[in-house]
Order: sequence, then structure tokens, then C-alpha cells
Amino acid sequence: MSKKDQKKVKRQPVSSLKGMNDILPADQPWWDRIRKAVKEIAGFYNFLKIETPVMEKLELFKRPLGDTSDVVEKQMFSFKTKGGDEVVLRPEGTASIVRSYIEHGLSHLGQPLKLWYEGPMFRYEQPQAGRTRQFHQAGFEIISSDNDPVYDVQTMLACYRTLDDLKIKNINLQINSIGCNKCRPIYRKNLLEYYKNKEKSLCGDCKRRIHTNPMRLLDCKVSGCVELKKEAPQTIDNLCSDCRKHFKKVLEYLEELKLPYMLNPLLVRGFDYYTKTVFEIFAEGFDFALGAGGRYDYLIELMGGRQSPGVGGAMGLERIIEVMKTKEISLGNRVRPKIFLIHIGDTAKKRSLVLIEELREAGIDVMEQLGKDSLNAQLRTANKFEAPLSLIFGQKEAFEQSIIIRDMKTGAQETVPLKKIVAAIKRKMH
RNA sequence: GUGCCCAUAGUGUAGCGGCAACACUAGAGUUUGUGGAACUCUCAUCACGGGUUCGAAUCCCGUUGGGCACCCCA
Repeated sequence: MSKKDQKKVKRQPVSSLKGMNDILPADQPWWDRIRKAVKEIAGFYNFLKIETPVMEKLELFKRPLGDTSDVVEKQMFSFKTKGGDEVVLRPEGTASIVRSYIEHGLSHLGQPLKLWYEGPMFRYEQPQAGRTRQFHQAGFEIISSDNDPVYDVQTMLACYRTLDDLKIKNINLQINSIGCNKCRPIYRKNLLEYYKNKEKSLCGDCKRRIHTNPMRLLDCKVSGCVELKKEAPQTIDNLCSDCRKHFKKVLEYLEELKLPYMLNPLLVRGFDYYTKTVFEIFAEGFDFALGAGGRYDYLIELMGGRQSPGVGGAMGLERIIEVMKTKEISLGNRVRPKIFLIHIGDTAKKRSLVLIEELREAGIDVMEQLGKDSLNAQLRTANKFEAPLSLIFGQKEAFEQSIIIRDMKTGAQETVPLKKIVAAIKRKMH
């Protein structure tokens, strides 16, 4: 192929997959900041870190999340491997953790078992504000057979404190209780009873949902349905005595901690595994939840483990960053300046390679531009990165076993013997 | 999955059927041993493919990607 022809064949540049974004260097400080916050909060409240694979068997999510849930119905990133296994990129974190808990008998680590995680999740949906196909969540899980409502609060607290630590103000914590296996069927019946002769006035989606997943009717935003749900029976009025007691305790503990919360009787969650307490956390002025979670009393059993309740919550990291950016929350951590090593000539360049290693061992942060031979260019770079000191190492210095230290602010220069360079730098830096 | 809008240099924009422009960034240079200022130069055939036209960045169609909303969700 001639050169001319090659130029003609222009290819579509390869782009990233829809809804899957690069996290570029410019954004890394935000990610560092968030991960640091999560890690510190998790550490303080004694959560242990766990990492699970991003890929799991399809069946892991199918039952726990619910066959009729949207995530399972249409948002699974699933495919067949060469070996014929049906696999998915995980759409959320809890199921994997419970799988790992059962598989490795993690109950032996003690009760309550507190775990935290952070990593990418995948859902096949249309990207839009606060939503991508690959996104990141950090979450907390507490698994303990004693079913204490204090764990519900501790999970919420961990999420809350993380946002707090990131200086996100006006956090709005919404909570509700959706009951257990005893009271939920009764509630469901009441709900269906209420909607029985109102089905005609419902929107299309709700007409379908009433048969598949009636509790989602409470989530609908179509005006007609909104009207109807005002009079609809509420989950909290239909709780059994156990659930009511549990929820009462949760609220008591929240009040003790002075965590502001809002009771939202219409709050239901998308996954089937939730029982009793559910919650969502919002930041003022944003439609999407920054975090959400709830209790899952039967999940572990359902997945083949020994009966043990748990509670968890997860936060969307991209969403948190979005909020931090629009609220102009500053990161506050400036990179500390490094000194800059400038070389002139081949001999000095070669010696610089070693000199940098010597400085590293002495604990001195040094930057270089060994690929550029022009003194001007190197000084310009040193200036751009605001190096407080530059070391100028040229032909003459290499020969004399010395080096020039230049104060970049004043321009004052001093030639010192190479052997004393570390001491000289340390003196000048203080 | 559905609907609407969008796509010009690394970034932000102009050009609206007739020579692709500007700002910032980046790189090279203006005494091949001294930076910050100034100046000079360099970097896009306009996402990709096709069509209409003498002529397309510009009009049309498709694809890909982006944005927003619905759905749903962190």
C-alpha cells in the first residue's frame, strides 16, 4: 500500500464503550480524596476491607435481586464465556459479599462481621446525569445473627459520615421500613385491595407492576398515580410487632446520634432482598441518591448459607464527585513541590541517572527531564512545576564532582561538592 | 428499550454551500551553560461511512460516541 493510500484509509478511532469512562489524571485527586474518606471512616468504625471479582455467575444476582427487578430484567451486563458459563459483570456489591461470606465461612471472623468494599459496578442502561454503565460504589455491610437494629443505624452512620467528611452539606437521609416475610404479604394484600378498582386510572407501567411487583407502585411519578398513592396503605402502618419494634429502635438510635432523617413512607427499594429498614441519602439540589441501602434478613439463607440477617449501604462515587464539583468543594491537598535536576551534556546525563537514585535513597523528592537536552527547556519545566530548588549538573560540574544549587525564587546559586549535595539540599529546604 | 438535542486541534469556541479561524494548553525556537515576560514557528482535511452538489465542516441518510428526559437506579 502506498503512502498516499494509507492516508486515504481513515479509520474510525476506537472509542471507549458507551457509558464507560476513563478517569483521567485531572480527576484523580477527587478519587483519591473520596477513597481516603471511605477508608478512614471504615477504619474508624472497624469495618474490614473485602474485594470480590467484578465478574460473577448470573445466578448469583437473579434470585436475590428479584426476577422482576429492572436490574435483572434488562440491566444485566451478561454474556457467555468460551466455556459456556453464563456470567455477569456485577451490578451491585452485596450479593458478591454474601457469596464470599458463605463460601469462606466468614462468620468465623466474629460477630458482628463488618465489611467494606469499593470498586466498579456495571449496569446496562442509557447513560445520563449521575448514571454510567460502569460506575463505582463504596459500601458497608454488617452481618450478624443477633439482628440488632443498631447495625442498621451504624450502616447509615458510616455512609453519612463519609459524605460529612467530604464536606457535603445538607445531607438528606430518608428512611422507611418495608416489613418482613410475616407482615409484607399482608401489606401487599392490603395494597392490592386498595388498587383493585383503581387499576384503570393507573399509568401503563403501573398496570404491569401491579401484577409483578406491586410495591413499586409507590415509586411512580406519573401524576395520576401520585394522587392515588396518597391514600394508599403505607408499609409502616402494616408492620408486625417485631418489625415495628425494630424500626422504633432504629429511629431512637438515629435521634440519639442527632442524625437528621426524614421518614418517607413511599420509599421502597428496587431489590427483592431488602426487609425492614431501607434508606436513601440525597444531597440538596440533586435528584439522584448518593447512597442507599437496607436490611436483608433472608438473603444469606436464600443464597444457601446459614440463616443470618445483615444490613448494608452503598454510595455512588461518581455521584459524590459530581456533587463535590458543583458545590465547589475544594480538595485542599496540594502536591508538595519537588526539586528539579537539570543536566547538560552526555556525561552529566549519564551520571544523573545514578544521582537521582542516590537522592531517592536520601528521601529527597526530585524531578527530572532527562529526555530533553536544552537547558532552557529544563529550566522552563522546573519553573512550571514550581520547583523551589534546581540542581544544575553540567559538563564542568561532572568533571569537578560538584553541582550547582539554584534557588528558583531568588536566582541565587551555589556550587557544592557532589558528596555534600544531600546535606546542602536539606539545609536549603528549611 | 423509547423520545429530543449534539459532534470542528488536548480544551473552549468561530465558520452555516466557495482557501478551516481564534484563545488557552502543549512542543520547537529567538547566544547549543540559566527559567518566569515578549516574539516566531509547529500541531485539526471538521467523529466515521455513504449520498446530494461543479464544489460539503456546512444539506440529507446511516453508524459510533456524547448530553438530557422517560424507565430504573448508586
